[in-house]
Amino acid sequence: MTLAYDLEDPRTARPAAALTEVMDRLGSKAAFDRDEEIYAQDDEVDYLYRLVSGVVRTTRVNADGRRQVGDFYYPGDLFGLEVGPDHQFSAEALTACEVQMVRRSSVRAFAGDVELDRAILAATRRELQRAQDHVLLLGRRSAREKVAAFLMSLADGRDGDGAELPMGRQDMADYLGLTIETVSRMLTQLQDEAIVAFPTFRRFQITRREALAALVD
Amino acid sequence: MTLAYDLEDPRTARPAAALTEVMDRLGSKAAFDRDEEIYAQDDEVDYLYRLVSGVVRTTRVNADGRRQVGDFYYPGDLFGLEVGPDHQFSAEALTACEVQMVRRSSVRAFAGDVELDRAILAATRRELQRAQDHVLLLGRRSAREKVAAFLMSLADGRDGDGAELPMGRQDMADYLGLTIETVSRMLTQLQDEAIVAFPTFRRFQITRREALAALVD
DNA sequence: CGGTTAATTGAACGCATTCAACACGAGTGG
DNA sequence: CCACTCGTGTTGAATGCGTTCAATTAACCG
Repeated sequence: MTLAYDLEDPRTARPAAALTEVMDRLGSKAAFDRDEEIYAQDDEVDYLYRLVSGVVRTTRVNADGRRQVGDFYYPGDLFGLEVGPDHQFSAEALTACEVQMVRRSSVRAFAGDVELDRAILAATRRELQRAQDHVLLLGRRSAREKVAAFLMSLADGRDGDGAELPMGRQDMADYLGLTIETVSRMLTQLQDEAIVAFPTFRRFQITRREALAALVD
Repeated sequence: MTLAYDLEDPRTARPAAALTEVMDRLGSKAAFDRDEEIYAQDDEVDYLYRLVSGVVRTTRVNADGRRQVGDFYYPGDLFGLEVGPDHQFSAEALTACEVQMVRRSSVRAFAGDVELDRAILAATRRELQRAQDHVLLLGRRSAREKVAAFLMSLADGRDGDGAELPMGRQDMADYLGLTIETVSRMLTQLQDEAIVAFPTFRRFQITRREALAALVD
């Protein structure tokens, strides 16, 4: 018998079947339009969400309007797994998307179900991994390195060197702690050096992977 | 019956008794001198650690020598709870300290123990909260705001407005993604404005809490 | 096609960094 | 007790990176 907490690699793991099943059985599916809010910052934490299709971003806006993007979520990802009674971040549909959601109180009825507890833990660990990676991305890195690392993370896991860029420049900027202009400048810089190519605003191809990798750590 | 994952507030919670007990029973206590390494970056994740006395910092150093401090841990905190097979960060004794440690494989023998699983989850959630707060601290904040927020976090939870500063300026800088000079300048700036006072390098007092709070979100 | 939003580019500014010198404090030995 | 030293922290001046503000261009959608 083993515990999930020291076996799975949370960077690649998907929600365990046990949790997916409970969510499908006790929850409901909802659709959100582009830019629609799924939950708000300071809302009570009440639901668990699994993204079925589309892309979601979590953001936090502070008093003077500065915005921090927490993370981006893709189909299969669990989100809304926040700690504490209220949401620190809000979640918004970046594209039109479908979300499977279930009240936590419903899941709680299955407390003690080992499989289920394990799945929740695994998802929490995945979230922790993301947050730690994000800390490393934000601290003591140049704008060039931040943008390079961001592109790299979008591209790896893909088969070729081409990848979709589902978010706009503003979202990239707010994720990386930069301005939209700086992001744009770094992108053109990387393009000029023939490290990446942008056929359109929302799609890119890595042309010199070693050069890009050299900028990431 | 309730699950830990939506009840405890991880900002204040301590390790559950069940886990503390298992660690004490199956683990051993070790002492570390100031600046001694407890585990290294890229080491296999093998143990769970509970800090008994002293202060610990986790750090990651990348190829070109830039250092990021992950977090600081105080007595009662669990650490080494990292995700994935290898440590992303190393842990070092910031002051001389005592650590209770236990092999994960020993803890694993108790898999299915609901209390224990709950304790591990609670600790992971606490860690997630810290990492998310750290992301918010690093993104789109001025040096002044970062330093203010850091002092604030050290001071709150304390009774009065005085607090210890167990880490040196370099550690603060590497935690905040700043240089040591900038940290120093911000500290003297806050002192000049009579917002905080430093009787010694390692101890400070908040003299105008509202002014400091205004800088933190 | 216009009309609108998103992205890029340019120029000037400012904040944090860099490099360097100096001050302070703790510990040591004369 | 003072002089010396070493580590740590502060301060100063100059540089540079990212920001800000403004204008231009490109994509998208009717």
